[in-house]
Amino acid sequence: MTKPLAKSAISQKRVLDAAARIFRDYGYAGATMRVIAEEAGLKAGSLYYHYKSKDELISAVLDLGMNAAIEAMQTALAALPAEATGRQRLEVAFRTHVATIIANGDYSLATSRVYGQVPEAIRIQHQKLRDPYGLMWREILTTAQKRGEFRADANLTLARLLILGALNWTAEWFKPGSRSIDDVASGFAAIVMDGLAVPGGGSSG
Amino acid sequence: MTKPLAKSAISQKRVLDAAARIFRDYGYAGATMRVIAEEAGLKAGSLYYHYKSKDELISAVLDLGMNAAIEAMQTALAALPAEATGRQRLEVAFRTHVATIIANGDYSLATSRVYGQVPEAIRIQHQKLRDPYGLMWREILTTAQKRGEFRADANLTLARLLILGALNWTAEWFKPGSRSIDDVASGFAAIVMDGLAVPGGGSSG
DNA sequence: GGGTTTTTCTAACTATTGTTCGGTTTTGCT
DNA sequence: AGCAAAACCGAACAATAGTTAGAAAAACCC
Repeated sequence: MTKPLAKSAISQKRVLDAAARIFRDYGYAGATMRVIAEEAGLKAGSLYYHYKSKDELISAVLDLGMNAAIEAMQTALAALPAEATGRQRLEVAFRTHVATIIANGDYSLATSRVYGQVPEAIRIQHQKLRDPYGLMWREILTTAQKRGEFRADANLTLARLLILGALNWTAEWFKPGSRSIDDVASGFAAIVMDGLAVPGGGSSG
Repeated sequence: MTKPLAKSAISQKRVLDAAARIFRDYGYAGATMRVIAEEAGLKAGSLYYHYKSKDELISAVLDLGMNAAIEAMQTALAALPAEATGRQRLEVAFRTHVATIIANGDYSLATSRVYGQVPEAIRIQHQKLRDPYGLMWREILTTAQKRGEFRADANLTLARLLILGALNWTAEWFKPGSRSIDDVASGFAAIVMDGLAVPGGGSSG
């Protein structure tokens, strides 16, 4: 009764990693316990020693991906100096989000692809984790606007939806090796901050 | 042997619409023929009178959604005057894309959610439809840059990926009634063209 | 080594899956 | 009306789904 977790935790992570890959490739219903087990090097029945149902398994995958993203973002933002500009904070947020998505690619893709198909009870539960993440972004944007770094008339809600959509989509196309994470993050930041148009070119709206 | 299609086409569309909704909500494997049939007001066996397999059904859903998007975009761009600016063309493209996604919401969401989980043969086939759509966007951006309307150093590949990611994501959050399609499109266009930052504020990159 | 706990396997159970097919109803036409 | 085609149903098929339970193996501790 001391701590029999250390050994089990390894297997549990191996199962979770396998599940993330299979859920990502086959969706919630298409990912069968037998295929997940094979990917993890076990037989189907053995999965139930670690997770007591398929639903509990997908919940664990969803939560781990989201928690990793939240944690990375909080750490990165906390490491910034207090006098960091809104642009700097936004750039760090971009970089952190993309880096997290790439590092946990299996979980990120599994989450974004499977989220809409999971049983409602699981989705509602998981949504509680997602909300604070959205709030972090909202805070970054509104603070920068209050400081006068962003246009006063900029629609920050739309901006946030644009940013999160674009960033989450990176998981679908980013291939390590061709472009670096920093290139993507700073490229995105440049567009969102300064736009594509040449300054002072045409009229707006 | 004249034209027995007219009547059948109605039922076929009814089946297709139902399939789009069910695929969107349950994913490729999770959408069962029986549930799709019920949504369409039939029994499972009757589906096979209209589509000879589940794979053919999902293929039809994917293709219809994509074709509608391509067609709408071509029509909208062709309707523009030849002297339209790059900004105007981009704004029209934004508006058209969002409008199409909202109008065909079931198909759009089904497509974007299910695309990654569909059998490989179907995905490869469908990809042929997707490529020309990406080319249309590429052309809009490069033309505007050649004309000197966009920054010469702007990374248009990243811009295109950002735009498509953000636009496709709208299908997930857009709720008719609260915000208008035009508001979203022009809001997105404003950010992508001019950025969030106040002009001449800080230094870039 | 023996004894215990942790981990995995095997074999099964029921429910449900995509699909088929012969029969039945509906429709369109004259 | 009557006939033929079109559209649908009902019941079944083999395959596979999630899950369970008990036996077997592996790992651990003394």
